[in-house]
Amino acid sequence: MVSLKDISQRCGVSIATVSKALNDHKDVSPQTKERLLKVAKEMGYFPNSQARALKTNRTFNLGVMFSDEAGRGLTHEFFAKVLNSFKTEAEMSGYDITFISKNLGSRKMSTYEHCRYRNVDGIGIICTDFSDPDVYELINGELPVVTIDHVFECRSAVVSNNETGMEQLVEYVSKMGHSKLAFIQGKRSAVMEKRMNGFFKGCRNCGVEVKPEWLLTGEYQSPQLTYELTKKLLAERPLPTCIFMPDDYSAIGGYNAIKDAGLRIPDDISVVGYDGIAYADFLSPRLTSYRQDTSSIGAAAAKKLIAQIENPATTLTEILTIDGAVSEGESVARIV
Amino acid sequence: MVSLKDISQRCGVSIATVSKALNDHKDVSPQTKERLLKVAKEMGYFPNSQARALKTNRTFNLGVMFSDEAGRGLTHEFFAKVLNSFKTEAEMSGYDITFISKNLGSRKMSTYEHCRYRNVDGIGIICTDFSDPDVYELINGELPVVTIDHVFECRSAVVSNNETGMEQLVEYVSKMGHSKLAFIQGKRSAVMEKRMNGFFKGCRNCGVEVKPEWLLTGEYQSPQLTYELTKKLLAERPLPTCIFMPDDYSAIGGYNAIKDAGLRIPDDISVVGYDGIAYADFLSPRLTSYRQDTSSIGAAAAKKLIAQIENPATTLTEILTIDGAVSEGESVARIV
DNA sequence: CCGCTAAATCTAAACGTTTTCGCAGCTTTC
DNA sequence: GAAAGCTGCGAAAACGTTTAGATTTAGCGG
Repeated sequence: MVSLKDISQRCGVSIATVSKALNDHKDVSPQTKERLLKVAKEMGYFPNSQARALKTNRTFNLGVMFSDEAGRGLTHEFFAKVLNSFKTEAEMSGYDITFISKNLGSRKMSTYEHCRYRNVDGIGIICTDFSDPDVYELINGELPVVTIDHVFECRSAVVSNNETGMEQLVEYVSKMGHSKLAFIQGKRSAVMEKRMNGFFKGCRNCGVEVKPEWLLTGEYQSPQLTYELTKKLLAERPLPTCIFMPDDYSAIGGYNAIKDAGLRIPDDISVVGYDGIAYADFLSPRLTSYRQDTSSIGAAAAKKLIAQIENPATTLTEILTIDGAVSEGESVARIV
Repeated sequence: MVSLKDISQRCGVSIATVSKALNDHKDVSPQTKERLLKVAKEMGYFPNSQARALKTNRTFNLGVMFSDEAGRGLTHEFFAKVLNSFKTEAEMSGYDITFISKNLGSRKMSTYEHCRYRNVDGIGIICTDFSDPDVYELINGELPVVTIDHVFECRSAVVSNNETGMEQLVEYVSKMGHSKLAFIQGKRSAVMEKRMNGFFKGCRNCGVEVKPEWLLTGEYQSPQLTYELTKKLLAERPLPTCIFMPDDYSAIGGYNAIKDAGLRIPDDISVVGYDGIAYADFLSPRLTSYRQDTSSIGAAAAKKLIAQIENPATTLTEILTIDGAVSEGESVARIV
């Protein structure tokens, strides 16, 4: 490991001068600066991030809290995509990403303690149960925080337009001629409430009456449960003409239930999902869905987090809403 | 931030003694040790990982090289799962995971340089183009390395049993009565060659003749291309009785091609995939596939990497093969 | 040639640890 | 009762940086 000392000895200057040259300070002459830069490159110098962090209290490392309760976690496509764009954006700004979890080795520590231990400059809370006490500890701590798809008043957040998105989806379906809409919702959460509001709003806008018996509560990311609930819906009469699934992944369960009942999509019944996962396009028929702009969500979160870190003037409680768009497949029939 | 100094002052002992007490050294009396531990806990002390790393040259951080060429990357289910178990295992041993990429900010650095900069203790090469020069730099560097699903002679690797796995899958299909097998392969790579060998071996074992015109070369993770190739296969006569898809995700394209051709799975033609992704179980009919043991793969890789770091006696060139198993769905007909 | 300013460079402290070594004071041994 | 060994603790150096402040050097007007 070549250090500043090595360069300074080679060039006959002090360590301080080398440091300043490499950090582009003003009080070092252009000639020496150039010379030192050249030698540093020749010798393959890279700063030691730990030493630097020790001095400056900045690690250029962002933590990501990404819990894995449902067994999915990283394999959850929405969050994988968000994480991906979060990472890409962070790296462009010179930040690395480190996973922060509870329990590192035998050491029992909270997520917040873990952050302090690693000295991350900020943390993105990406996929998690927002009622986790660890989340509250972070929210109330002194570390810059950005949450995704959940809003705490005292902190910045980036959220998908769950309400207007669902509203738009309803409007689309309504425009296709549907007025008998069933909605299998996800589990109670901030996201779920937004989408439900959007659903009601959309229905009101379009003059569609909401039938309580067509409002079911299911679970996100559960094709199994969605299969069951869809079956239940199909057993009663009259039938809705379109079913809103909790999300695209769950919609697979819905598809299967409908096919098992001997019905055809969209001829006999229409289906929409929510998310915009890759599989949606390869289902047969292609699933109509609301495509969340995952890459903007992740990027915006990273950008906001970094702004909070680097610019003290940045507001710490901004809510950024990222719009998606209806993604038209072939699972919604046009009713005349 | 409470430091050793704070504790030492509070307790009237030297910093050295505190450090030794917390690290459970022998030359500090049980009484003082206990007292210091208690006070440290009270004050909410956590060691500063940077300072420690600076002294010890150990960060307890593992790098992960996880490139994102195909646009998928983290959303690639196989790799997401492997990464997940890699992370879990590493955390159990007290290691954190940091993504290592090229180009951090404006700084142009290779993956190897990035590792040196962050001083990771080792790196797992998980999802990547193994012909990348950056991979070679790592392989030839001094850092502990474990590769996944690719073998370099001079380094340890954890690989899925691509050869015997495919062999077993062929044997299963053959046992179901099939002898007319088509195989849409993935893109040329170490994995692809293993699977091809396994396919041939399985066919030989079962006395199945391989027809060259039923051997197509496609791409992994591409439902589109697989759709096209499947169509091509279906256009010729005679038809194979079973098609081996490059992987489960691509199999979706195959499913659609078959349905579009008006054929039924498995009545008219059987299909198998490879990977064992979650969706396979929700396709209709459920896809028969070879389920790779992703959680063991990731865990084994982390374990091996950590062993290399912590135990100098560990062999640096071990190849660990992780077996999977045939996952029986409903996409293969029994032929009598 | 003196003094002054500005530019360039250096010295040294500090960040929070770990670890070697030395030094007491005590116990054991012959 | 002296030598030797052990136990518990502290002083200090070191890891590789950054940075405030000191020091040197050069330039320049008078």
